[in-house]
Amino acid sequence: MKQSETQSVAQRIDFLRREIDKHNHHYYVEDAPLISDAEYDRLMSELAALEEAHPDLITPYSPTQRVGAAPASAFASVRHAVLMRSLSNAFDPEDVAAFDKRVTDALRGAGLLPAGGAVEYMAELKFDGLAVSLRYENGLLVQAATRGDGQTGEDITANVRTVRSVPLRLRGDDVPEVLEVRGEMLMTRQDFERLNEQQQKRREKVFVNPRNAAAGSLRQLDPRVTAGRPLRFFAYGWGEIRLRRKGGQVDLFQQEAGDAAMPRDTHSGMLEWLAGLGLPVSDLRRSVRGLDGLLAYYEDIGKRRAELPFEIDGVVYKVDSLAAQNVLGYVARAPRYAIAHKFPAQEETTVVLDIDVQVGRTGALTPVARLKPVFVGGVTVTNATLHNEDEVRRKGIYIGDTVIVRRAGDVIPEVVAAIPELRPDDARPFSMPQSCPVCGSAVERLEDEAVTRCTGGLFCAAQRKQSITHAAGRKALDIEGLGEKLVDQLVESGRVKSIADLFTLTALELAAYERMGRKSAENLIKAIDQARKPELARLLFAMGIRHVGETTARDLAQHFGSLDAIMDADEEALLAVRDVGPVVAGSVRRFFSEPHNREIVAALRKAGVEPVQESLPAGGNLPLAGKTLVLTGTLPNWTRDEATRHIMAAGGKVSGSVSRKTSYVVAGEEAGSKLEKAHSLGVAVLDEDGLKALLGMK
DNA sequence: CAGCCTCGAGTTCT
DNA sequence: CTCGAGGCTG
Repeated sequence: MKQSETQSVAQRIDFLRREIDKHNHHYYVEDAPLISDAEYDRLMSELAALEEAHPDLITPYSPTQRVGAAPASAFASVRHAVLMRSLSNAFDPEDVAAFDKRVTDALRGAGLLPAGGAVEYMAELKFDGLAVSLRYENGLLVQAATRGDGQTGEDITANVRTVRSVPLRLRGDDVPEVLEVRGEMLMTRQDFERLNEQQQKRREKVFVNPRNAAAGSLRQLDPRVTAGRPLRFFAYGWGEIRLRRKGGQVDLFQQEAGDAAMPRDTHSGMLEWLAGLGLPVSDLRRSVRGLDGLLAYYEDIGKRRAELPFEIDGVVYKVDSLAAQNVLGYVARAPRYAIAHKFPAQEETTVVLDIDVQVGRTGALTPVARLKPVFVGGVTVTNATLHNEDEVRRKGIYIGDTVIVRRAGDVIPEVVAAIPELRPDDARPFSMPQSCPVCGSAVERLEDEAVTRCTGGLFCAAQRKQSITHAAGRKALDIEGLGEKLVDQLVESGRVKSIADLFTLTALELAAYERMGRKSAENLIKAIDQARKPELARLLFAMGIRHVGETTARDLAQHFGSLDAIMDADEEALLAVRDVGPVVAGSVRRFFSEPHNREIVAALRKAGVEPVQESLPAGGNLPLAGKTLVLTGTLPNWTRDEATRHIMAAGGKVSGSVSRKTSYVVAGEEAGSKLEKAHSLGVAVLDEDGLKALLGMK
C-alpha cells in the first residue's frame, strides 16, 4: 500500500472518530442529536470497516472500542487519589436552617461575608444511583472506579467505557493533564422498565428498581453485558486536577476544593468547566441565595420529582465559592460546606408480620400483608395488598420475610419484592384458605382467573356488608353518614340484609346503635330519604351486578330507559347495547333471573324508591363532542368529579387511562405516570386553565 | 386472532 | 393507581 493512501485512510479514520464523538456528545450529553440514528450508524459502520481493514490503526479510544476487554474474573481494587467523601444529611427545614446558620456564622467570622449578607449556594439534584470516579489523563479516560469505602474502590473501567454518555476523550484543546471526575451512574425509569421487560422475556433476573439495575449492570464481570445496559452518567464534582500551561508544563496540582488556582473559583463555575470538557452535567442545578433560596429549590424539585426521567433521593446544597469551601473544611468524612437534603424515602424495607385474607363485595379473597409499621413516602404504612395468590408466589413472599415496600408517584403502598437472603428459619409460605375466612363457605378459583372467590354469596356477612357500603357510596346512591362501622352493626344485628332494608330504617331505631346520637340518626334518615329518587344509572350501579360498573350502568340506563325494561331484557336485547358482550349480558341476565334479586327490587319500590331518568346533555355545538380526556393529579380549583361533570356537560368523555386515542390529558399537581405516558405518546397536555379555555369558560 | 382500548374491582391513609 | 379481563377493530 502506498504511503499517501495509508495517510488518507488514517485521516478518514480520525475524522470519523471525531465526528462520532461529537454526535455522541450531542445525543447523550446535550440531549439534542444533530443527525438521525441511521446516519450515525452509517458513520459507525464505515469506521468499523476501515478499522477492520487496518487493524494497526485501532486505538483503545476509538468509539468502536467501547467494549474492549474480555470478561474479568474479579475487580481489581483502586486507591482514590483524593478521598471520595460522603455528605451529611438534612431531613427537614430545621436541619437546613442549622446548616445555613453554621455556614453563615463561619464565613462572617472569616470575613468572607458582610454582616447581613446571605450565602451564595449551588443547589443540585441528589441522584439515586452509584457514585463513581473517572480518571482522565491528557484527556483520555484511563480509569473508572466505584466509591467503595471512599479510600479504595473497585476498578470498573471496562464497564464504564461502554457507557455512551461518558466521553472516552475530553473535548477541546486545553485538556488538563489529570482530571478525576466524580459523578453518578444511573438508569432512567424508562430504560429500567424496558430492560426489565427484556430480562423477563429472556427469563433472566428482573431488577427491583433503577438503582439496583444500575448497580447490577456496573458489577458485571463481562463488559459486553454492561454494554447492553442503558446506563447514564452525570458529573457533580472532582478529585485530583492537574492543569498544564501552554507548552505542556504542569502548572498546578489540586487536591482539595478551594486551593488558590483552580480553573474556576466557584462550584458552579467548575461544573460549567466540566461541561465544557464534554462531561454531562445536569442542567437542573441552580445558583441560589440564603436559606430561602435553598428551601425554594427543594420545593421546586420536589414538585417536579415525579416527572424527572430518573430517580433522585433529595437535593444537595454546596457553598458556591471555592475559597469559602476551603475555609469551612471538613468534619470527619463529610465536608462542612455541603449537605444533602433528603426527600422522604419512597422505598423502605420492613417485615411481613402476617398475611391476612379479606373478602370483597364480589367475594374476592384478597391477601393483605400486615407490615411492621414503616415510614415511607411521608406516611406510615402498615398494610399493603398482595392482590392474589399468584402475585404472592411471583414475588416469593413468605410470612416473616423482610420485604421492600414502595410508595411511588401514587398513593397506594406496594410490596415490591422479598429479600430471600434475610428470610428467618421460621418463615412460612402463604397459601389461600380452602374456605371463606368470614362465612366458612367453600372457595373456588375458576380456571384462567387470578382471583379466588367465596361461594357464599349474600349469605356471607363480608359480602353483605361490602355490597351495602358500595350501594351507599358517592357514585351510587350517595347516602352520607352511612359509614363502614354502622353498616357492620346493622348487618351483624340482622336488621339490614339488603339495600332495600335501608329504606325502612327509622331514626328512633338507629339511635339505639353505638356511636349514633339522635341528631346523626335524623341526618342519616334525611340522607336515605334523598336517595329515594336516584338516577336510574346510579341505582343500577348500586345493585352491584358483576361487570356492571359506573360506565356500563350509564350505558344500560340510557339504552333501556327504565328498570323494568332492563329486568325483562333477554340476552339478545342486552347485546345490542354498545360495549356489552356475552359476559356482561349473561351477568345482567343472571342477576335479574335470581328471584332473590327481583324481591329486592320489589322491596325497594315498596319503600318508595323509584329511579328517575337522567337528562341527556343538550345537543347543539358542544365544544368537547367526540373528545376523550384523561384527568391526572390534583387540579387547583376543581375536584376530579367537578372537572368530570364539566367535561361531560360539554359532550366529552372522561377515561381512566391514556392511549393514542386520548384527545387531551388534564394534569394537575403531582401528576403521575399518566402524564409520563401522555408525553411518550405525544398526547396534548392541559392544565386547569387550558381545560377551562376549551370549555369556553375563560 | 392479536393487539389495543376501556372498564371494573380492590386498595391505603389522613 | 394498577391489574386483570371484556369487547372491539384491523
